[in-house]
Amino acid sequence: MAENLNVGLLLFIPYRAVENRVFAALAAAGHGDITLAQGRLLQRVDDGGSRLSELAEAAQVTKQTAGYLVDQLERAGYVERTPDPTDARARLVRLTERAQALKPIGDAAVAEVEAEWVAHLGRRRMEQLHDTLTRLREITDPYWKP
Amino acid sequence: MAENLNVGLLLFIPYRAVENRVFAALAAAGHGDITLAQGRLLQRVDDGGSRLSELAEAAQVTKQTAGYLVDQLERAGYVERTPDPTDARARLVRLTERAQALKPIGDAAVAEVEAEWVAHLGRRRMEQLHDTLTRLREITDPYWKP
DNA sequence: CGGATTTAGTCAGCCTCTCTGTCTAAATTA
DNA sequence: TAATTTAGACAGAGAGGCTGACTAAATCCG
Repeated sequence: MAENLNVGLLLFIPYRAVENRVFAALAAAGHGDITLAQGRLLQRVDDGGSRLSELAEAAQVTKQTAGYLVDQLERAGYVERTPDPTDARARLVRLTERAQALKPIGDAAVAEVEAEWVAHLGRRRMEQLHDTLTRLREITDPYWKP
Repeated sequence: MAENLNVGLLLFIPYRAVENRVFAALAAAGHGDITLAQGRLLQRVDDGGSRLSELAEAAQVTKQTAGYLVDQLERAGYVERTPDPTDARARLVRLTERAQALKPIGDAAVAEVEAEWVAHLGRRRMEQLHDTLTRLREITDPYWKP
């Protein structure tokens, strides 16, 4: 099945490339302790705090898995759990400053990759890609809310 | 980190959507025994047969992991290992008929998803997306050979 | 040619991720 | 207020992935 890969694989390949670069950058900046699964969850934490169930849904894992990952992130000092003032059953997962510090590093790595892609594709095509993927999110992101 | 997701995540979301649909279709057709990791490897098996190391590189896993997955696929009757006539150390992993039967099912599921995407994006944008991703592969696929 | 190095693959052990199932406490519904 | 739903935690199991160490065949080089 060498040529004419299906869209799924075509999407996966560059995704994986971005991910690898981001993790390499984080590791180089002394954050080699973050794992892939943790990173995926971390990306989805809202600035105002997120509930565990929300994170689980967004990352498409079970609540148990999300809980397991948040435990690790909490122990590593990337998030903290605070009581949810509107619901005593729930707790809000919030990013710590340590996690906030990650964002510029990750963003820089993504920007670097994007620059390479622009060089290969041209700016116009790159913008189209970004735009198309954003639109696609409307029908493929289970967490989507407009 | 609600809006303006990075390209990595933007690629990941639709990729995941395709994958879910394909696996649902395979399961519905009585191939619920294939796992995600097995599927990723299976996709990369060349019609002429592939070496374990090639598969490992293509799927970006270690040879050990690839071996583990091929063992399972072999036991489930999806691939077979035949000696490589050109190198007595190596063995060629080949798809069995059972695996060949998977392709049309997967393809149909992908086609269905693509149709939905075309309905949402328009044909022109969809073609651009496919084309752009294919070009991107040249600089993001470690397995790329022109 | 023959020894040294590289390459293909396997075996063993370990850790992470993810799941299912079960349980509690709080909130919501009837 | 009683019944149901929802948020999350706890326990156990299995798959996927890794590193390290090993064998055998192929290739390189003096």
